Amino acid sequence: MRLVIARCSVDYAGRLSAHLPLATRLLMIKSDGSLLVHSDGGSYKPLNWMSPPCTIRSVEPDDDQRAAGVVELWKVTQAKTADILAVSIHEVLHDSSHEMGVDPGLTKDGVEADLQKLLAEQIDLLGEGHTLVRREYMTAIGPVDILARDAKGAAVAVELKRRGDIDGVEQLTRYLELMNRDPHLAPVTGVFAAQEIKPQARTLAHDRGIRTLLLDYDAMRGLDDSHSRLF
Amino acid sequence: MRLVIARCSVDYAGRLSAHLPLATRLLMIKSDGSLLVHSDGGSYKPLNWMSPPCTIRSVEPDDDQRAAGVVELWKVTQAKTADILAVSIHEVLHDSSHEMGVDPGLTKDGVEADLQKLLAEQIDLLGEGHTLVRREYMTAIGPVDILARDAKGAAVAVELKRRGDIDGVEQLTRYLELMNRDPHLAPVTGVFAAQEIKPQARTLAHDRGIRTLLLDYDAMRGLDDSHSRLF
DNA sequence: GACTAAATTTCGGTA
DNA sequence: TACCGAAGTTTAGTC
Repeated sequence: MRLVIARCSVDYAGRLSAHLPLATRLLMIKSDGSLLVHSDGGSYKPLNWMSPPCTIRSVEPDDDQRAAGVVELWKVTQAKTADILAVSIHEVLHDSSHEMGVDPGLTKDGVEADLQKLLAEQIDLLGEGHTLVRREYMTAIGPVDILARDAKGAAVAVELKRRGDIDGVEQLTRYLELMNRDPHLAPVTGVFAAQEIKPQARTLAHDRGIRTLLLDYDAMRGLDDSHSRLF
Repeated sequence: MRLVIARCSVDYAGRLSAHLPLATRLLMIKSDGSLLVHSDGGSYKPLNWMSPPCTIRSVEPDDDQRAAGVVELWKVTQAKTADILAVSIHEVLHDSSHEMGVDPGLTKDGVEADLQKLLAEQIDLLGEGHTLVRREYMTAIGPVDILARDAKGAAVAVELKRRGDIDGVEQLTRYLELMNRDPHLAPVTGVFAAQEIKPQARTLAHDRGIRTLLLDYDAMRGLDDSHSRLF
C-alpha cells in the first residue's frame, strides 16, 4: 500500500461525472491497483475512488497543466467499465509505501441469521401456542424466513428484518399470495417481525392483514456474557 | 489526519459483533475523531470503522494483554449508539500526522435527476404523440417520477431507475393502484424505464401490464463535449 | 455466472 | 429533525 498526502484536484468520468477542486487529501493506492481519495472528515466513504481491477499510469502533464501548477498527473482506468479517474497533483506532502500482506478478513455475528435462530427458538413470541414448522421454508419464489402454526394449527409465515420497511412487506405479500394458492397450506397468515418497523411499513402491513411484531434483540439473546473485558 | 500502519487485531461491538484477527493494517484517524481500518485490498469500504462523532482513548493494556504482545490499546466509543471499537496494537510500523484543512467537497452530475430531465425533454421516447404533464407528480404515497399522456390522452405514469429491479416495479405498481382509484386520472398505464432492466423485473412488469423502456443515457444526452483533454 | 437481498450501509433531499 | 429514496452503492449468499 502506498500513501500519498498531496494537494490535488480530481476528475472522474464514468457512470457519472464528478470533480474535486484543489485541496489537500490522502491518496491511498492499494496493492491491487485501486485508488481511494480521502478527505480529513466525513464518513468511511472516500470522496472519490476507482474499484479494482484497475491500472494507474503516471503521465507527463502538458505545458498548460504545468503552468497551472500540476507537477504530476495520474490516470486511473478500469478496463471493464471504461471509467476513468484523473488526479492532478500540485504538491506532494508525504509519500510512503508499506508491505501489508493479505488480510485474514472479518468475522461477524448478530445479524439477521441470529435473529432468525433466536425467534425460531422462542416461537412463542408470535403468540401463545405457536409451533415452529421450519426455518427457510422454500417456495417457488424463494425461502420464507420462518413457517409456523398457530394454536389452532393454521399456517403462519414470518418475514424477518433488522429494519422493517415497505420492501419487506412487499416481499412477504408475494410469499403469502403464492402460499395461499397451495391447498395444503392455505389459509396462511403473515407476521412481519423486525427490530425496528417504519410507520409506513406498519400501515401497509396492517392494511394487508399482516401482523407486525417488534423484536428486542437484547432481550431475546438474554443477558449475554460475550462482551469480554476488551470493552 | 493521523496515519498508523500497525500489526493489530480489532473487535467491534454495537449493532453487531465483529472481530479482525492479527494482521498488518492501516489505521486512519480523521480530525473529527473517526477511525477507519483498511486492509491492502478489497474495495473502498474499510474492514471496520467508527463513524463520527466518536472519541478515541489510548488505554494501558493489562498484564495478560501485554503478555499476548499488545503494546497499545485503543478504545473508540460512540456516545449516541453505545457502539465500541477496540484496537489491540502489537507493533507500530509507521505513524505520521498531517494537516489537511476542510475539503471543498464533490460536485457531480449524470445521476437519476439528469435522466429524468432528459426523458421529460424527450417524452416521445415513451411513444409517438406522448405529452408531458409534469415531473415529480405528487400522490398520497409519494411522487411519481413522470406523468404523461399518450396520443389518445390517457394518463401514463413513468418510474425511472438507473438499474431496474423488482423493487422499482413494486413501487410503480403501488402508484398505479392508487392513481387508478382517482376518477380524474384513471385509467393510468405504467412505464418502467431504466438504463438496465433485470429479466425478473421485466417479467414482473409485463405480467402486471406495465411497459418497460430501456434508456440509452449517452444517446439521450447527445454527443457530449464535456470530456476535456484530462481524459 | 446471474440474480437477490442485506448493510454497523452512507448521502442527499424534503416535509 | 425525521423520513424516504438513491448510490459510481458494496457485499454476501443462493440458484
